Order: sequence, then structure tokens, then C-alpha cells
Amino acid sequence: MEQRHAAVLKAAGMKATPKRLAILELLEAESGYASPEELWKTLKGRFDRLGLPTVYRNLEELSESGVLTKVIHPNRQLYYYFCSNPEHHHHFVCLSCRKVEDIPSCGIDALEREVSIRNGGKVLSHILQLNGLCGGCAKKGEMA
Amino acid sequence: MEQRHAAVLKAAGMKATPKRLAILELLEAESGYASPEELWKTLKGRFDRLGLPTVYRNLEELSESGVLTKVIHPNRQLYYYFCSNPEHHHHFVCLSCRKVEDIPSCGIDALEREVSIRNGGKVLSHILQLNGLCGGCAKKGEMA
DNA sequence: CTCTAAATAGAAATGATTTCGTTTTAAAAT
DNA sequence: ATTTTAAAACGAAATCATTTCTATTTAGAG
Repeated sequence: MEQRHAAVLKAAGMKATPKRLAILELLEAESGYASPEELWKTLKGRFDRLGLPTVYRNLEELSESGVLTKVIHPNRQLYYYFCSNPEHHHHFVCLSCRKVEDIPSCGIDALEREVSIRNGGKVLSHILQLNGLCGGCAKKGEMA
Repeated sequence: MEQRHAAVLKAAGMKATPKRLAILELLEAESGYASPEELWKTLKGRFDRLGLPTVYRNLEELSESGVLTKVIHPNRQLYYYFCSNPEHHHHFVCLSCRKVEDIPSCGIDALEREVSIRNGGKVLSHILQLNGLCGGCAKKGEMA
């Protein structure tokens, strides 16, 4: 599996450093999204030296190359999520337990085309994210 | 028109202070979204005293009560937009000139229901925003 | 085994946003 | 109109997640 991650990094034109691999492994093992600081706290014990800026930098680079997904959180902090689904899709994120679930294809691509045509503009990107409570958290009525 | 804004504030349970009215008037006159600091710079000349924190606080309160719309910007700063369309809808925001255009109803409500039913969770909110260049900016090839 | 561009460290800076205790004000009540 | 009071505003200072900077280290190509 480390091979797999190394290949992903190589495909993204990034060196497969031990720290990057560790970040990917940790995030893949997580069922949900995590913050840079949380990842750093978990990982810094496994390396002689690991700086928080390194975690920030890698998460951002991995997000830019599409390996990780950035979560838009109401508290405006950064969170990242490892999603193995290579298809274009969107997410339902639980604000309580941080679980992330894929949501089925929506009509956004068609919507993008329509907006482009109607207004003559160019859609560069879109954000679609459902926020809420997953099944388990909804039952418990929890809200971290 | 000031009456109209005062009524909106009253309906939201907020006092119709001159500063709030000025913020609403300025934002309504804008064709696009604006940052707290930009609004503050424009408005502070019209009042003996106007603090930047006051602008932040009011924009956030107005956004919470639904009078203003918050724009999710890639640079992670706060921007607000006055949208007079009372129907639930979404926006296409130009990253260059900041114009905001309504986009037609999408299938999100149905999607929300489906996600709720399929996963047993509860969708509390959703984010849908198209980012891009409006017709004019796309032509000019501009990118502020 | 070099060599070099990319990656990392770590301290320091940044800067948007928020907090806090005080003062002022809108508007309800008299 | 005047009083009252809860809400709003002030503004200096704090916060703190995120970024920058320069020196050092390292992955991986040759």
C-alpha cells in the first residue's frame, strides 16, 4: 500500500518522502477529515523532527494535485480528507464526528454548462458540499 | 428605500442603526461582493467614528439572519453580498470583478432528501457556489 | 556515488478576525 | 417629551491559524 501511495505521489510529480507517505497513510486510515495540527500531533512522534509548516505545506500541495480533498468548514479552519473515489463527485460531511460520505452525481456539470452559455462566462470551479449529521450522530443528537 | 432596510432589520430582530443601514445601502449599490475592510474604508468617512470590528460584527449578524450572503472565497477571506432574491438559490461569483449572478434552482433539495433517507443522517446546510469569470471578464481574460 | 532540485526545519512574521471593558444609542416604556 | 435599558459601537489589544524566510537536508535522476 505504500507502493500505491508512492505511485500516486509520483503521478502528481511529487517526491515520495516518508513524511508525505505517513500523512497519506494516516488520512486514509481515518474515517473522516482532519486538521493540519491534529495530523502533526499524531505524526511528530514518528519522526525525529517534523515541523507543523511541513504538514501545512504538504496538505496544501496534495490538495492542489487532487490527492486530498479540502473540507470547507463553518469555523473556517482547514481540514483535509483522503478520498479514494477517483470519479468527480461531492461530499456529505458530518460536523460532529467528521465522517465523510460520497454523494451521488448531481446535475452540476449540466448547470455549469448552462451558466456558461447563458451568461457568456466561464465556470472555473464549483463548491458543493452538504453539511450535517451522519446517521449515527443524528441518532445520538450529538454535536461536537 | 431606507424604510425598506429598516423593516428588514426589524424583521430580523435587529436595531435599525445608521451604520447598519449604511452597510446595507452600500452593499445593495455594489454589483458584487465586498470585504469588511473595503466597506469600512468607504464608510468610515461618513461617520465620526466607525470601528472595523463593528463592520465585522454587523456583517456576520446580517449574514446569520439571512439578510446578507457570505461568499466562500478561495483566499479564505470574508466577503458579503446583498442579494434581494428571497427565494432559495445559489450564486455564480466572478473571481475577477466580483459580480454575483443568481443561478437557477438545482436539484439540491432532492439531493438532500435522498442523502437523508439513504444514510439516515440529517443535512443541516449545503454549500453550492460556482466560481469563475463572468462574461465581461472572460472576454478580457482578466483575473484581478 | 554524485549531484541538484525539491523538501524540511524552525523561528519569526503575518494579518485577518475576535475579544474585552467601556461608552453610546435606538427605541420601548413612561 | 423624557426616561430607561438592552443592544450596539468603540478601539486598543489579543488571538491564533497560517505563511514566510533562510539555512539545511534529502529523494531520486544520471
